Amino acid sequence: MELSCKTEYALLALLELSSYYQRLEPLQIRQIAAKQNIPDRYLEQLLATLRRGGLVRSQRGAKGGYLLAREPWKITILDVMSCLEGSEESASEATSTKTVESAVVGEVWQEVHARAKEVLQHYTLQDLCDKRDSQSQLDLMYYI
Amino acid sequence: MELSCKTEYALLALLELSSYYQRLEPLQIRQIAAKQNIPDRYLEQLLATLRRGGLVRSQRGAKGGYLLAREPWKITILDVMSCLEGSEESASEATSTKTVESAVVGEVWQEVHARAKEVLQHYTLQDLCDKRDSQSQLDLMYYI
DNA sequence: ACAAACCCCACTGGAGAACCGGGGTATACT
DNA sequence: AGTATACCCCGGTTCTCCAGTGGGGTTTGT
Repeated sequence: MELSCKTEYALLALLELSSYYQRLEPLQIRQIAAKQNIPDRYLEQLLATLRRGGLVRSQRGAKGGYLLAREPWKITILDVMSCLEGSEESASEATSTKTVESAVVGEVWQEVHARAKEVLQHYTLQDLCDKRDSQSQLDLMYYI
Repeated sequence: MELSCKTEYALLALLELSSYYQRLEPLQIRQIAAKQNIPDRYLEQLLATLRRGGLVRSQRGAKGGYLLAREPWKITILDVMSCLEGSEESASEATSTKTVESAVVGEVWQEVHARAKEVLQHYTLQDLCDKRDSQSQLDLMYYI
């Protein structure tokens, strides 16, 4: 449950798409990459993964780009993570080969993961947008 | 906050030491490694780190070995982790170079870390020993 | 003296993360 | 029709970190 570049880039991109959501017109990789300082060829891969995961829709050809597949408040950070950190190997296998001790240790980490998931499931893209907006408001006030 | 081999091995070793704690005589790397199937030369490094972190004491020479530095209920899993995953780079630096968006994302992960730490701080070595014991009791009953 | 144990440091091999590049395909606009 | 735009797919490269290995030293009990 660490924050990789992958996940961060993807979230930043999705935030851009969230802001664009009401316009109903696609946003290009180039635009997003430029605005958030992300290597564009890499972002391309990530958006492709998000598309396969059903989080965004793509439109090919000229004037194409990406759109959010559903409303920003219906996509949680956990959705994003589990889409990217794919091919999850759920534990609970081969309990016989493990010692009792490592099983006990494993239980603790399962609890850790559960707690982490709670947090990640709680926040939606909309929440992040709101946070960002109120934060930039604050920055502006301090500037004055 | 992932469970690395490093952390798992260390915890297994500390569990062994916890069980030996009341005898007041040191336990050797060899013994621990054999019992928990850990490469002994690797475990050596880990125990050295734990010693520098003040979690175990060592006794050199023949009949030497390792002892827990304090009672098993006074060592939390978090103590172990923060000792091993050393040289932490605390964030909060260069907030000026980061965009507002990535700052917001960062906050979420700080919350995740905080929750994880709560869990890891809650369990002590004693707790794990107790869990292990009641688990082996259960296994025994199922066997019958 | 000698053997048992810890101590320290350096090295290697493999895996995964972060990118980069090339060539293909769909779409809009003229 | 032709061209430019932008996504699509797949493979390679570089770099870092984890897990594990090895060699040589020092302390201590018998």
